Amino acid sequence: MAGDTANQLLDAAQPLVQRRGYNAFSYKDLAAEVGIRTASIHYHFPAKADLAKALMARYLESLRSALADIELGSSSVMDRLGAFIELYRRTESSGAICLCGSLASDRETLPEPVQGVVEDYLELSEGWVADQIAEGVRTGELDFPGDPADAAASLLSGLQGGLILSRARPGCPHLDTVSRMFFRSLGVSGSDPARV
Amino acid sequence: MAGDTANQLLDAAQPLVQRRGYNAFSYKDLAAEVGIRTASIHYHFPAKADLAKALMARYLESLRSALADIELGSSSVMDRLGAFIELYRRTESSGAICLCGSLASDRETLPEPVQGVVEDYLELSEGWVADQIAEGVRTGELDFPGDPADAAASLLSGLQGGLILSRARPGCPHLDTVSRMFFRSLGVSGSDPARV
DNA sequence: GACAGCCTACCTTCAGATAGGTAGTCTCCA
DNA sequence: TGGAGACTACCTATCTGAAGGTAGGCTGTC
Repeated sequence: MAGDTANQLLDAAQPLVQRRGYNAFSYKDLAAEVGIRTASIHYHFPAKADLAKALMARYLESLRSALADIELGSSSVMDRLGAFIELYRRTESSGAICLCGSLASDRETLPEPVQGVVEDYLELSEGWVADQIAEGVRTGELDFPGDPADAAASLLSGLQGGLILSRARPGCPHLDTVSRMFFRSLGVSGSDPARV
Repeated sequence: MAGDTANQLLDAAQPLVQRRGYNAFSYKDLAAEVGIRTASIHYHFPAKADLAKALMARYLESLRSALADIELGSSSVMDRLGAFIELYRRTESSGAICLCGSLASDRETLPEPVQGVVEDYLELSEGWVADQIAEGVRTGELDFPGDPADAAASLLSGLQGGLILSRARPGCPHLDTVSRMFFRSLGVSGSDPARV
């Protein structure tokens, strides 16, 4: 059953990083949660940096498959963008922030390869959103005269920051607002499709 | 000269927190930078949490005075909003993220009083921006049919997230884009006043 | 019997923190 | 006006605990 314990460790580590940060969780925490000794973790992840890298790689893969699912399941650009934002909303309601945001905060203490995967994640996200917007404009579904990449970068910033603000000020969900303002800027005023 | 060393310690600590995070800097780092022993730091800040609290309190005060300066120095709402965004741009160009963003990431490892000051900071920021927008709408300087608080929350999210994304992807300054999209949503298309 | 997967035992380093001491400065009253 | 006592701002020495990590041994399965 190779990889099972490793995955359990990643499952345990991810929320810890997303809630406390990379430097504030320890092998001891993981060991307690998974039910093995700290030394045994080193069998699966020789160094903590290896774990961070695997964690981020898995996170990137899960984004890829989530985007593929969205593309299969949604017919309109609006639906797809709404579904994308919904991914962040799920993170928000769990009281966490994005793994990327967390790791970006601790950037200078992270090994370079991990930073690279963080960049890949953000690049993929922004690119995908920009592509969606461009398609929406092309088909006439959206009315946005500017550069789709701008709107995408702005949305990603808002989502990442919104997660942080929501956590810092419990009871003030920012993603709702970010989402509403985003759709408005795309010429889709009124209700937010992801909320329906 | 009471408070001098204490201020030096805060001066040394702030960039460390903004670049590495709260849990990734130590009294040893501070001691080396200021030129005293780690034990002496405890004279000024008995516990690390006390230092964090003082740091955040000072940060909040500097925001207050920055806002006061902006109100004195700018006559139009557009100028004031531009100057506000410029505060974040300075942080961006120094390669750091907002102290609030950093501390919000490490939220669960911080003592409660520190979290309170973070909330105060964000509340002040959002409230001030919302007030500016409301005034701009009232005087006709801005054309924004929605709730000023929404636009303010969205801007703050974008600025906080933009700082994180700019750091995670060096060479992709996100605040420019966030700023441009923000002003566009206020009915002020075209150039960004803060950039001129 | 080879190997995966876990264990115990141990190491080094560093974290924040405390105790107690000292040099210099300030204050105040005989 | 000068000295006693208090105070400030640092020091050295030391503690406890936890961090990540290593070495080598046990056990069950193919």
